[in-house]
Amino acid sequence: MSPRKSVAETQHTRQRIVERSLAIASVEGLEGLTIGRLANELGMSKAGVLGHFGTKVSLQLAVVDAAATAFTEEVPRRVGDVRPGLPYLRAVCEAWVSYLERRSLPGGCFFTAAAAEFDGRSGPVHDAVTALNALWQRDLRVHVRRAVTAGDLPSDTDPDQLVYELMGVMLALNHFLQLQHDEAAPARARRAFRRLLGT
Amino acid sequence: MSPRKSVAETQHTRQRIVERSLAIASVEGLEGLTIGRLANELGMSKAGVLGHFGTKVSLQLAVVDAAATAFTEEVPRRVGDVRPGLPYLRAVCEAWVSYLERRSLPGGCFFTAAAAEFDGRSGPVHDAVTALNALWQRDLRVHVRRAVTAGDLPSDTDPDQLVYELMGVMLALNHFLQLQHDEAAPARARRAFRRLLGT
DNA sequence: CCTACCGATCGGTAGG
DNA sequence: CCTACCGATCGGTAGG
Repeated sequence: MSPRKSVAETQHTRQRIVERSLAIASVEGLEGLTIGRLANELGMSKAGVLGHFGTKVSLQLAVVDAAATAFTEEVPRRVGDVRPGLPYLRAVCEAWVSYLERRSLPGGCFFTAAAAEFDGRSGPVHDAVTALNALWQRDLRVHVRRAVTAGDLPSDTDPDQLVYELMGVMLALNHFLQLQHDEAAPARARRAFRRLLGT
Repeated sequence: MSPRKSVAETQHTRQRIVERSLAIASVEGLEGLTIGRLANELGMSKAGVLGHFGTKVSLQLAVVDAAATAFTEEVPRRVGDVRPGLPYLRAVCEAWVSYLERRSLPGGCFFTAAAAEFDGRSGPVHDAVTALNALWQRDLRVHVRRAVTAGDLPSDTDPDQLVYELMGVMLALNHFLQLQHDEAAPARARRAFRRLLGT
């Protein structure tokens, strides 16, 4: 029998599970993630892993949550103190390119992969992924609007159209980097962003 | 014991299996496809299904092949007899938008989904998906070059850059349509293509 | 956090 | 194309 663990130790174990899950899921997908593999790689029993979450869906939701936190730390938070509107847009797009260049996760952008995996399914995981995707696009749209108001983007700019095109450049970067290992892709993404957001 | 089937009947059954597999895989992914589910939905035994392919990987490859054939029929073949270069590019981009608008597959573009699913894996399925993706981009690039040569696109056009941006618009259309059911997305895609390829 | 176990399902095979 | 079956693994539970 294992000795009783402190709350801190329990939370640390939980964090280890989630981190490993995130790395596995970025390659195999959230459905390809299995309790047995997780237990094996962490040197634990399946029951020990599952005890922290109850069900696989709860584990998946914890992984989505951790991915959102990591993404926030690695992209928007790295933008630094730049003004809202166009300066923010340019900085956050550059932060996105840099995030994928750094290869923080072996499978590239977790949310791009999760969006493709769950877009045809239903349930809490789909809903969580969709909600976070919406948040990200809302953030972009807010700053596009401010840029237009400030006169930094043409007054006839359609914010939804620009968000659509920015998203396209981002999705393409993940695609070219992950599927084709195209090392020229980051430069192409930067050039495309420059064309959309001015020099 | 079932009566002996003719070659034609055997091929018909095989085709039924592949078609159903394609519909399932476009939603659940090629890994989420299972022999048991397939057998159940087709009213066959698992052995009856698997007998046509031998292994699950062979079935997956047959599905990729069928998806490629269907894609060719539904996109490049619908372009009609338009001149190579810029006219072809405009027509094939419009055919792509129309293809996704028609919702031929419940999960959207099969290759976009398969690319995201297999970009971190290795093996014959990954290789097949990657090769078809490369073919598609090569086709686009060939016509971009011709358009430049013909003087229909600026002489300083970087073909790989334009292919990258065209791919971004395509990936974004699938993303907005599948994940967000955004019915305005096709119009945004058309507008983005127009901006990239002239009015 | 463990051992021991559950029914269901996985891909695949033998034999006809 | 079927029945019958294989070992492995799935998510999850009981009980401690």
